[in-house]
Amino acid sequence: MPAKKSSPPRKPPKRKAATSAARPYHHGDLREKLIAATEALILERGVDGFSLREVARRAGVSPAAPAHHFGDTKGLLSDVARLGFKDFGDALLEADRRGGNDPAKRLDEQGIAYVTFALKNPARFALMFRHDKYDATNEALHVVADRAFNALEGAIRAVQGLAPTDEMTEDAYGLLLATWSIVHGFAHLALGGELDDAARTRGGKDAILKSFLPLMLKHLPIPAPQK
Amino acid sequence: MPAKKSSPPRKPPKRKAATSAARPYHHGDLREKLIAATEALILERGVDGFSLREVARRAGVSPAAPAHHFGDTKGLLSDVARLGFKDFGDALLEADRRGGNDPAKRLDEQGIAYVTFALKNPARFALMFRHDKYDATNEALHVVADRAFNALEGAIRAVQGLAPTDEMTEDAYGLLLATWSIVHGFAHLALGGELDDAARTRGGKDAILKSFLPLMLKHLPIPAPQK
DNA sequence: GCCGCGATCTAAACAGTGTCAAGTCTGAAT
DNA sequence: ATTCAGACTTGACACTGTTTAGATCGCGGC
Repeated sequence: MPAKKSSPPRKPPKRKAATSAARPYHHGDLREKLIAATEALILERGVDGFSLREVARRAGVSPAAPAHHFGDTKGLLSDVARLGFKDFGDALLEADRRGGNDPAKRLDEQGIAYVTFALKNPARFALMFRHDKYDATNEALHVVADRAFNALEGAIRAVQGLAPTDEMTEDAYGLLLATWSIVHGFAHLALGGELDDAARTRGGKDAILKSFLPLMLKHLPIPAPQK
Repeated sequence: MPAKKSSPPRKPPKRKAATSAARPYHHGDLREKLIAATEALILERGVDGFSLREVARRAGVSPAAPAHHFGDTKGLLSDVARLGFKDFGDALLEADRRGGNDPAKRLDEQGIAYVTFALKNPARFALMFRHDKYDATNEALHVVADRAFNALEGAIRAVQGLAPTDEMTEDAYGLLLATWSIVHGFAHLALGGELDDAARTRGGKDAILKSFLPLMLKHLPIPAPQK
């Protein structure tokens, strides 16, 4: 038998996971800690710079510890992506609410919110659209992802004067695709650094959000609501 | 250290056709073979499924052999990306030519070509916009990438009635961003499988290119050329 | 002729990765 | 008090990219 820590555990009561000198075997909030470490890591090094072992290291546990909570790497990243989609959906719905009764404004606000979220949460956003990095069949993830998507579709329906039960017309679907594509593409170009040169010569550091984005959204025509 | 002279007297035809049973030490076209193997591999397994060792294996050489031709992994992928940008630029310029003297048609054709290239060359396209995967300071790569970008800018200038030397107006730049964003975003959504569900219910397998794309491009207004 | 010599490739090693099997520890219910 | 299931560690395996040292080839200069 390996000599148990012969030094008497001088911990009086270990009620809380208050870490004594030696780290406790169970520390109770490993799951949350791993998620937080993952978000910090992908922010630092990008989605591809992620490493399960590094995350375990930062959480102060062995490389195999995360497996018990998340199965494997994809399991962990799936959960992080799920949280991302949750916040993303919140942001879109909040923007939609800001639009009030004006369908065009609802759409515009959502477009701004879409890109803003991407630029403020670059690592999360990048992960969310990297399907190879997480489990595509994750049910809980699909729910929140659909919720975010439906926020956009709702605004498009309003713009086109369609009830939630009406079938999407071809024109409405085209507008939905155009809107989604333009904000998604802009976010990707910005995150990819594709607009950095232009931003440097045309206005300051936050020219992308303050100048380019509205300049661009002007070119996406929102037809007047037709009943 | 691997500083490679760009003009090695290469000798494609190996003098001895029938090599002995053992593979020859020099086989003369390793560079091309590695590039071909890389393109095949990322097509099979995606950009992240790429492995330098696997490529070397397929080319029948040791894991360290590619280093001599490309330095490291990023060097190899840079060259593959460069070839991708070359073909991409060709496709855009060819589309531009098809547009003839009609500026709006030039832009439309380029939009179609942009997305078509992405869907027909998914692995290359994905790599091309994954800056972390290759050397960003590669000069030859920048040249062909700029060439592709300038094709788009040229059409925008024509649409707006600007000479090649005129400075871009804010409006023109907004339109450029909108056009780039919409085709880029659409390509990403399609490649990410984000449109697959919709394609399944709305038309057949190639609904994305045949139906969705034109449906969407209709919503990007091309103002009449202004003098 | 042949001889060096640079270019090309191999072999072996190193540090890093994700995952698995087995074992150890812990807290709480029985 | 003993059991017991969950939480975690340890050690191993098969990978990865890159580096080092060495082997081999073929061309240009004597």
